[in-house]
Amino acid sequence: MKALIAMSGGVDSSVAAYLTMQNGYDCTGVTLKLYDNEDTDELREKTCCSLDDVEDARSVCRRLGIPFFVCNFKDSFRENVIERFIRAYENGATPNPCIDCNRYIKFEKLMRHALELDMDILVTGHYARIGYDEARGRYLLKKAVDLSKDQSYVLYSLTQEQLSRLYLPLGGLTKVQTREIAEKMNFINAAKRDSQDICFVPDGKYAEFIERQTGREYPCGDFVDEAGNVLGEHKGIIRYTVGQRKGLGLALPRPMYVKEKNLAENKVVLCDNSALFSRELTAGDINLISTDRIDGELRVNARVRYNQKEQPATVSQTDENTIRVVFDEPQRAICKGQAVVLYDGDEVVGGGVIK
RNA sequence: UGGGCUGUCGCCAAGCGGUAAGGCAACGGACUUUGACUCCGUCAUCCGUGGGUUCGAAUCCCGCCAGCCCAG
Repeated sequence: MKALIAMSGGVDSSVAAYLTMQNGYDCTGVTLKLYDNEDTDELREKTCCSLDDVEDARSVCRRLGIPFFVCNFKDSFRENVIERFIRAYENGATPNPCIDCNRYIKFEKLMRHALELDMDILVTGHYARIGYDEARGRYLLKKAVDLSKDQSYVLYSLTQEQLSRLYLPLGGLTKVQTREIAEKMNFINAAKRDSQDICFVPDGKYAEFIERQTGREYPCGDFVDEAGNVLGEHKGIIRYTVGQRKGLGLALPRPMYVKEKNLAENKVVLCDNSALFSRELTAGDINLISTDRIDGELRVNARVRYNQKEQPATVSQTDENTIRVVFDEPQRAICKGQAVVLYDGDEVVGGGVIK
């Protein structure tokens, strides 16, 4: 059996490659070239002797004695991740590019490519588990054993077809164990920092990135309170997201948060923290994993953002592509464009994009 | 021009003779494969200014400057 390992150059996917080999697969490593560093204006803050991510992945493959190649997915990444990201902000939403990257790049484009290369499975270093339920005849996506590293949230878009050809060797390990394996194997990246921030915006200044990419200006406008009183001037609506406190630049008697963005009037409405809570949401573009459709009402635990503690809720499917989620307790800053992911115990029921 | 009031960190603001609270903002860090939230840390040797009183003043006194209000 042949496996293609998606290797980022980090510890996780490196260990995933090793474990896949241990499982008897005939492995090949691949690193995706997703963007040019020049495009992203990446800061060269690397330490003197560390290598490029691609070289790290290559090094690990050499050590494992498996073939390695690089795949140029720049066009696809630009179209499906970067442009979506930009469009979302321009539309007043708050995107999650990692989810788009998983969905369109890793599990669609790369998966297809793997099959073209005659691979049997695709392997990634995500912390989540895949199971098969005989009774339902369905593949299931489950949380990782290491709950603190669980990444099932960003994988909710996986289809049955994709799940059937995906292997996640790290789902049963803790991050500590992963690093131990990397050290034992003497991988060059054993002590490499966990990745963070948006990969194509390494300095974290996403608004400047969008301006640079589009060449567009996002005009200043008013900060207003809920009654419509002007509180100050905002610096372009893409710079703000619902629930945000920092970066408003306003010296008010108490902390204020973004309640909503009014695109039509180019206004950003501010409020107190307590006014940020709401009880329900609708989500579109849904994907269901543990079932074909949700009949009636289903009790679930839901997350409205990555790394959020699950919240009890009741969900119902309102049409082919839409669900309605009503939480037991009001949730803070439910944000258009983020994903809501539903859980039944360890299982991912499904998820969608918040409208 | 008279009369009154005010002048403390970028903003707001405590302090009322004993050696500069706090909030907001900002900056840095932690957390994090998204954006946020959160948490931790930093942030006025100096209180409009020049004198005086006092062992000691942002706090009392005098002059000046600036701003606001009332009167004309």
